Amino acid sequence: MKRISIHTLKRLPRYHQYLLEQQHSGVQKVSAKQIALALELNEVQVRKDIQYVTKSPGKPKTGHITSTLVYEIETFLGYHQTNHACLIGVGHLGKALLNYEGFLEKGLEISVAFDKDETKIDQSIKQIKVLPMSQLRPICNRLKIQLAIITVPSEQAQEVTDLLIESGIKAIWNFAPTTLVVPSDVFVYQEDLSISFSVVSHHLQKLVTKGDIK
Amino acid sequence: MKRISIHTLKRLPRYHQYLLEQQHSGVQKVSAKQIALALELNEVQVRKDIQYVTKSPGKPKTGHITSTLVYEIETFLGYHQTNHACLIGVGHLGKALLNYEGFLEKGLEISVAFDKDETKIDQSIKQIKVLPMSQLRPICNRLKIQLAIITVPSEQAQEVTDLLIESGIKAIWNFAPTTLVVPSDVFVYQEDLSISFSVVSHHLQKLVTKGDIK
DNA sequence: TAGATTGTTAATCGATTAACAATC
DNA sequence: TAGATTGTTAATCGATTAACAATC
Repeated sequence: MKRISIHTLKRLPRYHQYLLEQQHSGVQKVSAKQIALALELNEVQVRKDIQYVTKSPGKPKTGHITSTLVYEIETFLGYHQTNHACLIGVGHLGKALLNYEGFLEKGLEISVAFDKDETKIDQSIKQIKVLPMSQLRPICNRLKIQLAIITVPSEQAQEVTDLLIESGIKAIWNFAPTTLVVPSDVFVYQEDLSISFSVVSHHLQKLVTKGDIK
Repeated sequence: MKRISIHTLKRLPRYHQYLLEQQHSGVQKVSAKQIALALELNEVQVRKDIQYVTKSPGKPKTGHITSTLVYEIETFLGYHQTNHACLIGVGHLGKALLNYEGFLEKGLEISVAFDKDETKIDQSIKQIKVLPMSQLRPICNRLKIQLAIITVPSEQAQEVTDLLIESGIKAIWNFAPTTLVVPSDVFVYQEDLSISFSVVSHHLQKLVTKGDIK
């Protein structure tokens, strides 16, 4: 099977979200056209994306069974198995993520947090213990944690990453605005809020120079 | 001039970050090759991206002047003019953004926050006042705010958006995991942490099914 | 049956990469 | 000068969209 593109992968959660809404409103069948219309996408694109994840084909004239499609997307994205993660860096952003309710239903459970600031140690946030950095390796090993979320300042991100790799982590969700150096078998997803803002900023910049804004 | 692609736009802040680091280490000249190597990108791609933003061409054999390039990227991305923004929804994520130091040097100043929870009103976070929703329209008008950051729960996001549009907002940075309906002259940047996580999750899912992880 | 929707094959579009000539 | 690096033109690659045949 052809390798899925990152574009398709990022659209699937949007389909999922839309389908859930529909399901809750009692809509039992849904067509690619409907989805495309709601999310402002191309109809054929939606169909192709759906064909990646589903074994049960849609029926001409009726479309897809909402619940089946929801379930298949969830399975494909891995929502049905729980990923235990650790979070490093209990600052404001770290705390926000620890408090975020929506992750559980997507299969993300943050099991433990680490921080080098001693005043934060042994606090609990939403039942999640904050431990000292010295515990990272043994705890990750014992709990067989594969995923780490990095919310430390940029300067410390690489250092933390090295420690994580030693501890057997296989995937990193990095919120620090810096490029991490990792071995090829470790997956890094770079979440960079300042990169996102730059896109917004450039757009506003254009408005100003065009005189679009008074 | 050809319209810049979102891909280029998202790479520029990474160049900027790398160039700043180099500048601070006293590196005065930098080549596209160097940047490409450091950020694991294609050399020609870096060169093309740079050509979008710079008027002063690089010199063969020496490359680009670090400081000039930094400055030109900043100008292009709009870091040199301050964008005043309002933030709606002072939950954990909202607070994290209000506390984030890095935005100022990218030209983002969150001037005011709003929340419908009365217990949060009149608090100040980093000198930023939290006001009731009823103040949104008059304040945005008076301060001529063009940018809004939405950190309310999904269910409230569209309602808030409608109010923002009435208040003259021209760009929205949306952290709620829902597709907003807006007029065509309003720019929406969708920041969706659960979409990001889905990419990570699917990757872990693959590892498991491949038996890559013991 | 007619029409809506499906899945597939082909065409288009845009971004990345390769090849190359120009120049400091 | 030779070689590194530039910018540009052409080739490749991949994603999106259009056209169409199949089917409920």
